Amino acid sequence: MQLGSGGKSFREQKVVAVTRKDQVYTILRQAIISSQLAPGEAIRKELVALQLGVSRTPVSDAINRLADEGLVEIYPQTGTFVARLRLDKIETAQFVRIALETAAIRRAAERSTADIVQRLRDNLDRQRKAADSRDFEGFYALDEELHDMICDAAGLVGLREIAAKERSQIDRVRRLLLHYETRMVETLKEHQAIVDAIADNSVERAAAAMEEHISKMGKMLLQLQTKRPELFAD
Amino acid sequence: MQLGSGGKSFREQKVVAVTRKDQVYTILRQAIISSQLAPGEAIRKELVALQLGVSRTPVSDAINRLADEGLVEIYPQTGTFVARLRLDKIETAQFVRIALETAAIRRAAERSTADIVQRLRDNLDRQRKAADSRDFEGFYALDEELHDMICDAAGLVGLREIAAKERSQIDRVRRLLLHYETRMVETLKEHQAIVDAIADNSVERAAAAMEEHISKMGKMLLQLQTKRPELFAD
DNA sequence: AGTTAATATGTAACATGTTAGATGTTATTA
DNA sequence: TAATAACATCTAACATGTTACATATTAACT
Repeated sequence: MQLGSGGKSFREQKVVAVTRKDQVYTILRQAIISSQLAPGEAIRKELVALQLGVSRTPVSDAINRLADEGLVEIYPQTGTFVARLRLDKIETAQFVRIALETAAIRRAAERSTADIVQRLRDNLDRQRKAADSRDFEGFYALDEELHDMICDAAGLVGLREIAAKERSQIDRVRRLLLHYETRMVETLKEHQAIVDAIADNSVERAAAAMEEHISKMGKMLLQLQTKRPELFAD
Repeated sequence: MQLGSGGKSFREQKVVAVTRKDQVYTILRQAIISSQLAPGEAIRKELVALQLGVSRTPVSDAINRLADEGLVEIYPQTGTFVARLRLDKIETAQFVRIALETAAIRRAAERSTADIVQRLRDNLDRQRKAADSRDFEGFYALDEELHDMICDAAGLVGLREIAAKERSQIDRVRRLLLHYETRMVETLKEHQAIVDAIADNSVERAAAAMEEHISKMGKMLLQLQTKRPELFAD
């Protein structure tokens, strides 16, 4: 597998493992979220195994995890396919995301420190630069980072991972939408409002800004469905 | 595997599959949640495979899923263990559960129909009977069913499954706590308040009742830690 | 005796062979 | 021609063999 030497020089503290299946999982997930693997496309395990230079086992393991996450669909004895977008599933994911992230930001706003606010603002600066240079990928990564930072700021162990997992479905859509121009500028403004509210320790304002921000996508989504119907199921 | 003939008489509509790994997953999960497999206990895959009459593959697959769910911990090349309870993880799970289920009950209270309310009350009647006869297992199952019904009443596809998954950690604790005396009676009262609020379409009251209900466990948890410290990590 | 190095052991991770079932195609029959 | 049955093909599911690594145990040495 062409991903670094694999030779661990010394015993790492607690890095629980970078197994092959983890690496395959990361690669496939990335490929799906970025639409490099398109919704509906078949995934041939054996081919993937061959391309990555591993056996079928870690590929199967990775795909099982992606199936739990709802990013692929496995039809027994038939095939594995990148999951198509489903409005009803996305609606649920939106709901979960709003519930989780508004709750998280309330806690974050309560307990925000100067240090945390500073790092949030740093992130926004970088977002501005990315937006100016129309760097979609960079902007997207910073967007994720911001949401992760807010989850962390809530001070709950493992919350970031849970939130990130529930975001999977939505991330695919978000990524696609970013390419439709003005969304990046709007998103930046919304992020600005969110960070300002946290800086002011305004719990309710922060929650409202977050809900507003997440909800915006629902409307854009319908546009996407008319423009790219082939990405959707049914 | 001693779980039914396995002969599918005809082509089921969409029952996506009851594969061996699904069955093993269900069995192990059940065993963990019921503390039949105690926190910290080692799980020997080969033994499990032998006992269930399957190969190591479906057992590994099932255990991988349980690891994602946080119910077991896999130490590579070393062993697999039932996860010990961790206060910080449980705190996060509580937070997620409150965020998710209060949001769900708000929707449920908005859109509740006479039919749904009727079924909620039926469930409460059965809970009362179970409590009277000190049927812990039965009560526990009805408790789960009630929460599932409320999720369903929110009318969002797949929400129940997400909520159930996030409850995993807490379910283990809840199950242990039920055996400590008066909790069953209290729980029943709290459930009553929740259902009443839904029946009245009182969104805020329902959410408050649910939050109250879920929060109660936090306090009981500390008692459990003093009584059964061996169940906890660190 | 205490410390370090060699070794034994057990397990998950990984590789690969085999089976069963879903689906598409072709042949057969009315 | 249309319906149906036999068959070919492909894939996930399952089984099992192999490897690498973490850990415990023992041995060697100061």
